[in-house]
Amino acid sequence: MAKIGDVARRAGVSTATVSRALSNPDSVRPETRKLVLDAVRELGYTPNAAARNLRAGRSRMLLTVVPLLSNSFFARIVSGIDQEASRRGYGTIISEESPDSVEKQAHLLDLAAAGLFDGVLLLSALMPRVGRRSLADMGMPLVRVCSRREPGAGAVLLEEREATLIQTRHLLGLGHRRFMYISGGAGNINDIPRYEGFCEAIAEAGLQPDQQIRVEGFFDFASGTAAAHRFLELRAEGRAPTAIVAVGDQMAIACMKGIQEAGLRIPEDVSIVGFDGIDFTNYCQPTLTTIVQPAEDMGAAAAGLLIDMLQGERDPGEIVFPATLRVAGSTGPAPAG
Amino acid sequence: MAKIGDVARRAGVSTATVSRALSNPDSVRPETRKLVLDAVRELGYTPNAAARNLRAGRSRMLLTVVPLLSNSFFARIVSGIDQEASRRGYGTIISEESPDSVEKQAHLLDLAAAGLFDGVLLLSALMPRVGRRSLADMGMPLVRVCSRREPGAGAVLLEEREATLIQTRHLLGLGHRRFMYISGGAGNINDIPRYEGFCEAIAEAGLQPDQQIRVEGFFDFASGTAAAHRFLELRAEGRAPTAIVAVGDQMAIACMKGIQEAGLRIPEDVSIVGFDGIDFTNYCQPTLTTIVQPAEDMGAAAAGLLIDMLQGERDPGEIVFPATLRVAGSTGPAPAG
DNA sequence: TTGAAAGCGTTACCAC
DNA sequence: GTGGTAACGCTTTCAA
Repeated sequence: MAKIGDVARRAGVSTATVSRALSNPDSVRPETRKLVLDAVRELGYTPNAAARNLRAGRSRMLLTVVPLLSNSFFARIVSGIDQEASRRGYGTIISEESPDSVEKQAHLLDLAAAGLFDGVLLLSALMPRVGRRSLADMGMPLVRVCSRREPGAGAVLLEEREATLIQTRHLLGLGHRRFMYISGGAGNINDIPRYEGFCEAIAEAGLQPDQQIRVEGFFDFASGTAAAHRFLELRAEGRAPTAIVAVGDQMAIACMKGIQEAGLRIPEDVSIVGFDGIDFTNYCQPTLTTIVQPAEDMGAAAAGLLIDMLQGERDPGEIVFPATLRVAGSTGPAPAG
Repeated sequence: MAKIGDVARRAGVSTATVSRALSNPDSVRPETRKLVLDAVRELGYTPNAAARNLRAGRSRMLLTVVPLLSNSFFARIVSGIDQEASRRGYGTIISEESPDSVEKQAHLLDLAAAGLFDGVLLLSALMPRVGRRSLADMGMPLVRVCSRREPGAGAVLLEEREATLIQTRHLLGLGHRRFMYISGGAGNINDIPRYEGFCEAIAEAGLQPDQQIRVEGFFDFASGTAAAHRFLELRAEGRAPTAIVAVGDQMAIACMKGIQEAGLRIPEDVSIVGFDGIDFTNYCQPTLTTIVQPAEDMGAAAAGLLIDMLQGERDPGEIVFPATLRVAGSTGPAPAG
């Protein structure tokens, strides 16, 4: 592997000049520059990252912590991050969250302390932590995606409250008056504004938010199945809702399936809206009306914000994306009666 | 940030001793070790990665190149890789493939030349390359996952041929005699053994492989929709198959949907089998009979193999996983007539 | 068993 | 505009 000294020798200049010619081309004479660049090309020279990082005190690497990679919503965010980071000369280290594995979190903190990455993108509200040490405490520049903003950190958010407001208004507009809300978990940070939006829409229509049914979910298929069971119980008792608001597509899709298996039709008997806009919403039966989050864009924006922060060009700010409703086959007029 | 010198001073020993106490504990006296470890703890010391990498000439980082992260099959492999890598003290750098972006591939080669990672996991048959330079040429240790083995590289594979053999036999056993095969693209490296398996099963049953219909796909939803259209055309001509073998779940699911929208029932009118075993196969309507690939396990095995190779403990070998068929609702007896 | 010191490859400061 | 050189933080050889 060619080193800077080899290039210098070949170009007949000093290592200092090679370094300058590469990192700040305007600071050397055009002829010298050409000499250096030719030598670089001929030798296929690339500066050693470790040496450069050691000297510069930074790594041009970002860490992305993701709750669950197999959830395609998160995967799409990561995709956007990778794209933007790569475009701006940064690499992306990835780590799947593991709230239960102290070992893995410790490994992460070690990597941070070791200076392996310059900043962190957190795709959840959790904070990698071991004992009282956490990434934030270490002064690591941080951008959260799709969760709460915290002091000193950047954030990329969706208009969460607006989103459920739109979802619910859509159903109200179709004449629905009895609702089931499948949450993202009582403690979930995103669920707070989402539930607010839901309640606000309900109240607008002159209904009582606390008389609607709320079921706790965790964004996974199983939660949707469980919600379907609850729905069927309610139906047996003669007090089933006619519309379901789910704050995650996977929950919505599993719920649809559970309901259909009991012989009910969607949207004739029940309407349901999802949240996220994953690809499968277009390929389930019926297609799912859902809130579309521009996942790739949000990822790219987050990476861009973080890199700006690292380069001192931007203070940790907040970027908010609008929520849009994509109306599809799973919602229809409330059944008569 | 505490450095090794700070620890040495605090422990009253030399930096050399600190280094030894940490990397090779048995080489220092127990009392000394305790002294050092206490100092480390008190100062919250972590060795600087750049300095260590520079000295050691390696980075304890792996690069994973993935074709499409939003495909949950790939995402699950990455998840397995991350898990195993992290367990063994390695970090994972991720990069989404971009055959068309020379820039991104160049960036990747630069990172490699810069020594940012010690080895590469390739989740596709493509090889990052710019002109005549490629990762393989640079002598980068390599493990391919789910694609062809190449000289000098390791590989983690599924019994591809066996997989389609099982798929197709299952349908033959249900009485089907006319098939449509949705491929992964004529040039796709995995499609070759898969199509062989299909043909072999067909031939076993005394049928003509070349009289079955083959449709080219690219593992995405759109391919499945296109295949459905083709199916409906054939049906209009009165020569529709009764069973469909798709070598990807997304294609299978989109195809099911296209067929159902034309008013046909699955599996009563047509049976269909998928390939991969993504979560959605359990939540589509009907559930999809499919080949289950143990994606997380394959990812973990690949990372393990690569790390063994890096540590000189294993030659680049081949690990083959068995394919299993998960029978679900999308396959049934061939329609009479 | 421990310490001193060289060296990993780069960058940036200070002279010229 | 360019070259010499110290320094980044660590590991490892060589001596003691």
